[in-house]
Amino acid sequence: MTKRGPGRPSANTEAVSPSKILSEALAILDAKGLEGLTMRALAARVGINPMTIYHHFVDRDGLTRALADSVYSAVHPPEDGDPRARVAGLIAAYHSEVLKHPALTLAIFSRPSVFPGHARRITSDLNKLLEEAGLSPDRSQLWGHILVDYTHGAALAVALAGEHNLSQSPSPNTGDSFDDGLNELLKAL
Amino acid sequence: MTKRGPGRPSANTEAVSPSKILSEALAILDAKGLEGLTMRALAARVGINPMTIYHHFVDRDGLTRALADSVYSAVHPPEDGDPRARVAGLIAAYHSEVLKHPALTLAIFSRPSVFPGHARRITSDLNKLLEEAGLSPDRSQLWGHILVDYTHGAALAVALAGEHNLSQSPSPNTGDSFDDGLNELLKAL
DNA sequence: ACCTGAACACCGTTCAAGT
DNA sequence: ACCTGAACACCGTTCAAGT
Repeated sequence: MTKRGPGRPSANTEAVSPSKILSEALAILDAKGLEGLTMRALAARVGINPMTIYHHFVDRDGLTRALADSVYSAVHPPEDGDPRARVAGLIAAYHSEVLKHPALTLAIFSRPSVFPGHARRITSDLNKLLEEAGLSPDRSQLWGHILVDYTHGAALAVALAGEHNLSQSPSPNTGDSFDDGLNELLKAL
Repeated sequence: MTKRGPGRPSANTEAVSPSKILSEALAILDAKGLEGLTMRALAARVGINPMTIYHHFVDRDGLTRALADSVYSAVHPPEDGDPRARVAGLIAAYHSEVLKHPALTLAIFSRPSVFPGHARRITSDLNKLLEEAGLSPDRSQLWGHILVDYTHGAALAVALAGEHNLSQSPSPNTGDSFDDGLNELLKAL
């Protein structure tokens, strides 16, 4: 833990890496929830001045957006398999990331400027797959909405249940239960 | 606009009514979104001292909880009709309230301590109706989750789209589109 | 270019005091 | 009982300065 002074880091001291900031931010989110992630707390954990963060991310929303990027950029449909299985795979991948970081889900859902990007991409991937599976464009859009909204609703329930682990919560649609519902929907499709 | 002084209101001056506070809070939420609703802004609008609010509601979450109560307590299944139609009616009633106050939806979804109460009641109403419609307890729970999560996901999309009216948003599942999806789900059920 | 410290304009909330 | 004013402990963020 070498103490940092003001000014540009000298040659041997390395600059603070944005990815370090992101991983620590995610750690805070996972451990303390949405409330725990403040610019000041994050800076303290990384061992830098709060204002240094602004050199790497425009503001708090920018940080959250970068967090969302790093987590959800991995969510893609499986390369092969029949279209229906690829739909299932895409949704499952999305839901699995969501389950790993419930507080991030909440952060994204709370901030309009953070949310749309990924949902849009995933929705459009989904629509393409549904058309490949033989649905009409209209029905692809309809079922795209159904599947994405179902996933988001389930994610929300998990995020809220996890945030202040209320054991009296109404058995949120988590884990296996989510998959059962997804299967049921794919059958109806 | 008679100015208020300190101390207990005299006989002719009426005490600040909690319902007045609630309706103004809802007005702020509808007009300025979640960010706009601060204790201080609310007090200014009602024309009272910020601290007066704490005499009527424990804290910000308590206020939000009361807001949720006042809006969602009206959501009940229709008295008669066949069970399937009553399911549709309950979901439609829920979704319609959500559409009226997107920012309230967001407020509830962001605060774990506010959310569960109503979702729990509505979910349990829904399960009862589904059993009446002839589903097994297991399948009632499964479809209860599907329907509630779908509704919440759609609500979220609307709330986020409305918050900063991004016209480039990916055509959220709103209005008629929601009903189409709901019908599709009820057919599959 | 990269980092810091002080300062600004806010928050929610506690507490003591007024009638 | 009901209301207020000042104060506390926070926020995110801007800005000027240091290397």
